[in-house]
Amino acid sequence: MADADLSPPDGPVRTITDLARLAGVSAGTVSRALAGNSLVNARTRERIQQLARAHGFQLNQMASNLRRQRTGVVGVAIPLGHDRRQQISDAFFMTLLGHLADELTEHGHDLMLRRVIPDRDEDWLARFTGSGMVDGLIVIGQSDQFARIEAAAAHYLPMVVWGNHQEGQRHCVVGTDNRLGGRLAAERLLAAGATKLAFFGDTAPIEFAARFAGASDVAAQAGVPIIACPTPLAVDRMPGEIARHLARHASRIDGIFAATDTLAVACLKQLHERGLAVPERMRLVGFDDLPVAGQTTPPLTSIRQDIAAGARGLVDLLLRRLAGENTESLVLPPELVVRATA
Amino acid sequence: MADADLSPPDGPVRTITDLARLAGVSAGTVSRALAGNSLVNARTRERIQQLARAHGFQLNQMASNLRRQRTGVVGVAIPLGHDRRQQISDAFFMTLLGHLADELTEHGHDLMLRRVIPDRDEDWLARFTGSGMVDGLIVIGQSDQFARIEAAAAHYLPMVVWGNHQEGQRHCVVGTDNRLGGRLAAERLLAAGATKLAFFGDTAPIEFAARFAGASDVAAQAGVPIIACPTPLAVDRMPGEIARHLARHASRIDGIFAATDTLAVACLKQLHERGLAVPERMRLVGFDDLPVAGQTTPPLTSIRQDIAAGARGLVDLLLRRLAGENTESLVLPPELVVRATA
DNA sequence: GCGCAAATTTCAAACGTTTGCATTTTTCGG
DNA sequence: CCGAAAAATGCAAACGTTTGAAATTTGCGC
Repeated sequence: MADADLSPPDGPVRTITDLARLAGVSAGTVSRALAGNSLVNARTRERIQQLARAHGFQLNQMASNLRRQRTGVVGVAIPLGHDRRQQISDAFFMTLLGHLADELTEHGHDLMLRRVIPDRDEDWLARFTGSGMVDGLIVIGQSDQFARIEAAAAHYLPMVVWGNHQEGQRHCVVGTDNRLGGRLAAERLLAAGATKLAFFGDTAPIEFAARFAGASDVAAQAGVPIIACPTPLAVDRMPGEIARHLARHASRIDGIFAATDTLAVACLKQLHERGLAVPERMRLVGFDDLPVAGQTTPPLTSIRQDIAAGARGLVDLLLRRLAGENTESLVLPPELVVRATA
Repeated sequence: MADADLSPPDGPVRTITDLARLAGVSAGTVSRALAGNSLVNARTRERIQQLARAHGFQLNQMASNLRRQRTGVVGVAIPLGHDRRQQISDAFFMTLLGHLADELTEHGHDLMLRRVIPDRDEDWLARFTGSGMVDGLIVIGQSDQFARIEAAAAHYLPMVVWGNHQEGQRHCVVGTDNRLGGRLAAERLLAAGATKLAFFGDTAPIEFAARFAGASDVAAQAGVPIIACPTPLAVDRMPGEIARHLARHASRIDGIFAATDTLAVACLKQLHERGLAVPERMRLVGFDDLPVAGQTTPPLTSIRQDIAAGARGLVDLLLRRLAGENTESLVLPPELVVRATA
């Protein structure tokens, strides 16, 4: 029986049964051997693993998954609200996605990415969670789906969402304290000498709304005005909209809080074109502290979100939920990074 | 039998068998009904679908996949060479990934993302293709895995790779004509008045090597010198390295071809800090034409890759390969986008 | 050698679908 | 109404693995 591997070279060994025949044992033993189960004799185990390597055997994951009722795959859903085209190419989301991939891989999970357009697809959440294809779900951004997510959270435990934390919400969320971030931004603008503020960004997503609210808190407290300038994040419409805002309001403001670094960079460009000196004539603070923030001229002052920590948090909480724990939300502290624009 | 749905509310209906019991038919019929198979009577079909909706029934994909021997999932592998941390956060790759997600979703496929570190994981390709988890594979970037990919292509057909096309290669690739792109860049630099060129970028990845080669062609033909300045793409080391290159070579060059817009943006910043006027004293051309290119000051002249077209090509070719066709590679034309830096 | 426990291995039943084939029901021309 | 063809449904065998329980082998003290 030691020379089983000297048998004539037969067809490709695809299934565990093929391998069993080759090794002269039963399928069950092979399965256990490959899993490193100590129930099977160390020598047989080694011999089988050897054989598997030699024949380039790959376990069929589908079958394994079906039987074990788990897949080792975590779903990552990116709901796209109205601003369809924007979000997925947004540097922030992409960086988060990259870190998520790292973090999940590290823990032996695969990542199944799905972009969903909630308007077109009523039950995108149920479809994903109920498919049996994923063990758990990470949702990147609440978009305008807060209610739906909240509803799903009642039945489906292994789900963690990146976004903003609301008082008393049911679903587990990881995200930056956007309101605090907004305060930090406004405080910095004031400290840099601004006396009349503007907020650039769409206030529909609750993250952005919270940032604006934080800035408004500070402005109210200091008795300075702050005006909201709704600006789309879609890359093609952004510059025009900013130009329009500046044309209307530039004379009435001397400090801008941009909801996003991407927005801030676009602002910087428009300000430059209008000949408004930054930071002398106009202070500017962004949000996210993307790599690009350090590379603009002048370098951008921004509110840093620790994306890597966010990804770690998402994965950590999800794994704990997969283990049955009912985790609390995680709110990360934002951090002011002072460069040259404010 | 019409009032089957008036039966007492029992446990959740998870399996097709539950649904069958509820509908008073066999599992087979339910399966066919849900698939819209015309073998089953239109009325029963409708009734079953109704029932499924009412109970929020979700087909178990794992079981379905196992039985049908296909998953509807396309794997996307991102091999990370030496420059680990860089690539996945690189705006170009991320944008491509976003478009891929779009395009695959459009065709009813899901996307399974996997970052692989070839050094640590010898047979990352076999593991992915042999797992039975994916119907086909898209590899983003050849990195330093050309040989391994080439080997896999011999056995595994449904695979398409983003990258550079080599004469006589076996695996199907989609990518920009990097050499031509390099030529366009160099030609533009010369047209803008440059007389001594430099190439900034790592020439190890074959895409970049081809860009450099294209530029060198033009330089040689025009009789102007071009020097290669190896620059890492890792965001933390990039600025320092650029500064070092400029300190050494700035006096000897008046035109820079950056392998990437990300690199070009960093160059722009360093040039500004050294007080070298762009484009008067130093012409600069980037590559990719990322959104950021239009937002720098001055706006960046760049070589445009049509990322969306690339994604469409990758998916289209993969689908055709899944259908059994043996497709040729697709080489996309780059396009010069003239802005203000050259 | 015997008996008993421990160590291995085999057996067979799942996991939830899909699908070829057999079987039942319906339809319809005569 | 009969019989045959057509339409609809049921049956049961896969898909390839895992795993509890049963069966077999091995080890060991006496």
